[in-house]
Amino acid sequence: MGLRERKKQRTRDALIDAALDLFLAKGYEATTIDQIAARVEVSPRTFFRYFASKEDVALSLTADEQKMLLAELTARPESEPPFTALSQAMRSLLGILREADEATASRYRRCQQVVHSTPTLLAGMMRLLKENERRLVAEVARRLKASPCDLLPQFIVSVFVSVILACVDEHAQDPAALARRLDDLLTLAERSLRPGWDMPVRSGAADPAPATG
Amino acid sequence: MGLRERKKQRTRDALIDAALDLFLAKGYEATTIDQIAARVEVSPRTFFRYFASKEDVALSLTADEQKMLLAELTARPESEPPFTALSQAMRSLLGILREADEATASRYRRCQQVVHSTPTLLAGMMRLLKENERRLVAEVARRLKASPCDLLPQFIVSVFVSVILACVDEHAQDPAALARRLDDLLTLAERSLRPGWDMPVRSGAADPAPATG
DNA sequence: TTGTCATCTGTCATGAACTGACATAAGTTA
DNA sequence: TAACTTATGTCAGTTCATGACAGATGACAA
Repeated sequence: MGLRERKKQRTRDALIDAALDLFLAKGYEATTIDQIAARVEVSPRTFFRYFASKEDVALSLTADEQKMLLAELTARPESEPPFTALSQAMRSLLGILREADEATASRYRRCQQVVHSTPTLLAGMMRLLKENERRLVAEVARRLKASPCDLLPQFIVSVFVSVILACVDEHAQDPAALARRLDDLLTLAERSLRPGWDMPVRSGAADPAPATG
Repeated sequence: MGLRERKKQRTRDALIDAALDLFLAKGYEATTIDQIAARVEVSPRTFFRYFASKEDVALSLTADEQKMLLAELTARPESEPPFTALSQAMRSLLGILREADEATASRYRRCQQVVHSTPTLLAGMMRLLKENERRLVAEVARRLKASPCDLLPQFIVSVFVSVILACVDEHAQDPAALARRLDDLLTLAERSLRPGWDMPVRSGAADPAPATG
């Protein structure tokens, strides 16, 4: 990797760090692009060559996390039921983040903190989640040998995403509390759902579910 | 109601209509506040006295819908299980929208169309949904005589929201298709969940759920 | 009807978030 | 070193959003 590439990566990281520091210190809205750029000693115009917007720099790590979640899902064994695979992928992701070096971990932690305390960024995060949802649905549909338009893959991923969103909720600043809350919610979900709910119904067999009773 | 109030209401409606028309014709991003204001023949400054932002005017009807959903939920009988109450509240809301006069119905339809075709607005809509979620959780917790911090009320509303979000997904431009998709998803949800999942576990009794087996 | 008051509206000025165009600086490669 | 590619800085311009102030307009009492 050449000097040019390394410099770019360093500038990018420096911009993220400067942005997160300022967002934490004075709030997201009160921080200007000029201030972020000044701290890294680049022109404001250069900032926009690295990030499309102020929101983009705040959510770049969140976007990374989403990519990693998708990667973890595709790495799960095919035999696993879809919802189990999603749950385990999420647990793997949390594990990876826990094992990262301190500089990286701190970056993720500050990002989490900033996003949770800024409505605009919360909305942006949900947009990212929704965008990734489409890819998760496609992967789940592939595993179920179903179409991505079917209701079942969509429903499975929706339930999963809703659990993730419930984790996000105000609590869980530190990773440990977040992991605990995630486990509690996933346990509750497994207790609440019928066994085999995330596998397709065999159309030939009689439906064992007694409907609403 | 005085002349002043009526004029204000008319200006507000005119701004919404003009905005939706322009958003549909040229896209949300390509439309400027100046153009919206010009069409209603008010100054751009006046626009901001009615709406806090460009996003605000696009999502004002969505915000109204959320308020109505909460109202419908509180109107449901106390005896209903929470998830049933939420489902019925949503069905009532769709019914109300179907019965509205043509001008109003068209407004909601165009709003839906614009929001679905604009990522920024989709994110904003999800922010509104999330804000309302807190109120829904509070109401469900009240019905369950539980704390709003308990996992169960949060989980019930999360599942409900996930169904709503799955409805939103790309399809369902016209209200009929939307209602059908909602019914399909609610049916799927009821089939997937154990009977009584949305009622608190009696702590004294033995747990009838055989866990993951 | 008239005068007073509250409120709505337009005009102006300002700042921050972007974006395109172009010249300059820096790195890469022959 | 020379030529080429790419990153950066400067500058000008657009749009969104907000504060300040003055003028217009509906509300209301006498």
